[in-house]
Amino acid sequence: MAAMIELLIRKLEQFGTLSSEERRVLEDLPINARPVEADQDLAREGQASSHCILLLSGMVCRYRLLQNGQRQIMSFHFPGDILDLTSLLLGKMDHNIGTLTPVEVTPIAHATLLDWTERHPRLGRLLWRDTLVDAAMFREWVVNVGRRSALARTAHLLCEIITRLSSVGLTHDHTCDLPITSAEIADATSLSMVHVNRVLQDLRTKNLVELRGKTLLMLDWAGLQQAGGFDPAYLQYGGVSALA
Amino acid sequence: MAAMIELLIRKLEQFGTLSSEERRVLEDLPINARPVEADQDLAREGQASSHCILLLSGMVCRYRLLQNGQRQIMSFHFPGDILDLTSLLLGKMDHNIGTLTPVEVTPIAHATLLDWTERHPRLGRLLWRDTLVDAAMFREWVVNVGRRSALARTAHLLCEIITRLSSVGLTHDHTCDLPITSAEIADATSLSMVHVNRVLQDLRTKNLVELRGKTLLMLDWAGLQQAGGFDPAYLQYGGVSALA
DNA sequence: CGTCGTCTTGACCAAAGTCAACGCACGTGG
DNA sequence: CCACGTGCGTTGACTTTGGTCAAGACGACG
Repeated sequence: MAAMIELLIRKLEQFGTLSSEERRVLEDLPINARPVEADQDLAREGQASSHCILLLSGMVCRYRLLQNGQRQIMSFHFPGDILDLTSLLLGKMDHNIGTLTPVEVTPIAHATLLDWTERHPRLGRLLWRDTLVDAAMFREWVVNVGRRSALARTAHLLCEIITRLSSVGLTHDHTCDLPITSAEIADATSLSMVHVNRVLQDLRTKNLVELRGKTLLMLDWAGLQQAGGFDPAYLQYGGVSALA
Repeated sequence: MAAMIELLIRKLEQFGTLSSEERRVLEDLPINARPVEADQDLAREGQASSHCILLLSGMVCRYRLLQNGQRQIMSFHFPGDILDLTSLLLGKMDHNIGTLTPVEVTPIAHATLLDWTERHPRLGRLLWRDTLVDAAMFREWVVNVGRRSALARTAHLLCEIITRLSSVGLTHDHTCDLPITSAEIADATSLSMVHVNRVLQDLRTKNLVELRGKTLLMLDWAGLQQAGGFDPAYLQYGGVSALA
């Protein structure tokens, strides 16, 4: 369990190191790991809530459903991410949070978080900063979905996922578990599933990446970045990359 | 000048009223109104900065330029908006901020803002909240650009603009100044200028809105909202609308 | 009165969507 | 152990939406 809080700490510390006091506050967070199956909603549009959700394991996405049944995924989330920090200060959820795989989560009471921000302003600022990085990702997605070709768009998405997974140690030499379907990639890239399929084949023939079954095989990182016009600056990792 | 700070105060107070102490802090903010012409950059991608920019008058947008010269506008901003609050906690800008009209701006030093958050945690939270609303707008734009038809997309954008302008008192009975070109609407909706033109004509023939020259004429608010699938909840105005 | 920027139009084109059928792999139950 | 069903990936034919190109109109402003 302590190892799971480490992920959050590591993420917050990408900005600046925590004092031992601040660190202790985080380490003292009570963890009530709760397992949830795949394809369940952890939060729904229109709901208000009294706690945030820390993702301990598994994969999750934010999405909205339109009137005509279309779905738009707005972000993916990995272990160590606090999923709905926006609920702390905004009234109702404007989107859903759904599990892509079986996950473990633990709630963090809003009261706890507000208390942190009050008593440890620097910690509060790191949380704020975390939401700003999220916002930067949304901006990048606007560009991605709005202005890039199907191929570039898909490549860019995969670059983002790989970079973020590698930052939490979830890649192993040019390979990572990526248990998502092409329908989900379609909903994230605003393409049709059929077209995603063709694009994926294209990326494969070009020897850039291969997504087979539930694992992603990176063949040519530089090439993939170029195909997607990917510049990781918006993720704010300060240039530190665990990738080759 | 004091009137201009009022806009910011009014915006922050949409969440909860400020104490007289907090109010005073804001009112004491020194204003150095600086005029800037249209089509200038107030901030550039890659830059770091030591202050944020408060928009006093005029219109501004955030945008990114892609390798192939395409532009994507990611948001519009109106008087009372703090333009680059993200620069307070994130290193380098990941996008540009450009003026659409002649504007007046005043800088607010990062030091001042950080001091506020330290000494008036509630005020800090309101600023944080403001950035969360921005993030909600970016999410909405992902949906808009990703999943809506050209017509719905344009209608939705106009709905957002109208709602936000009206919230700062910049609409006058079904009319508002909207000094933007169709090229700018194209860059915001990820359409081509030619197609925006056709869509605008369509909206006009359907008697929903008319954008002639630099003023926007609302003919059928309910119809426009429906055409755009617009639900203002994400703007967090708590249902308070100045619209008929 | 002319010029520049913006809007408008029409003809044509391309990217991606839709529909429908088929295959393949895995898991379940007889 | 095989038969079947279900969910996902794959393919091809055809359609649609919106993009591109190029020319011309319109309107504000010097």
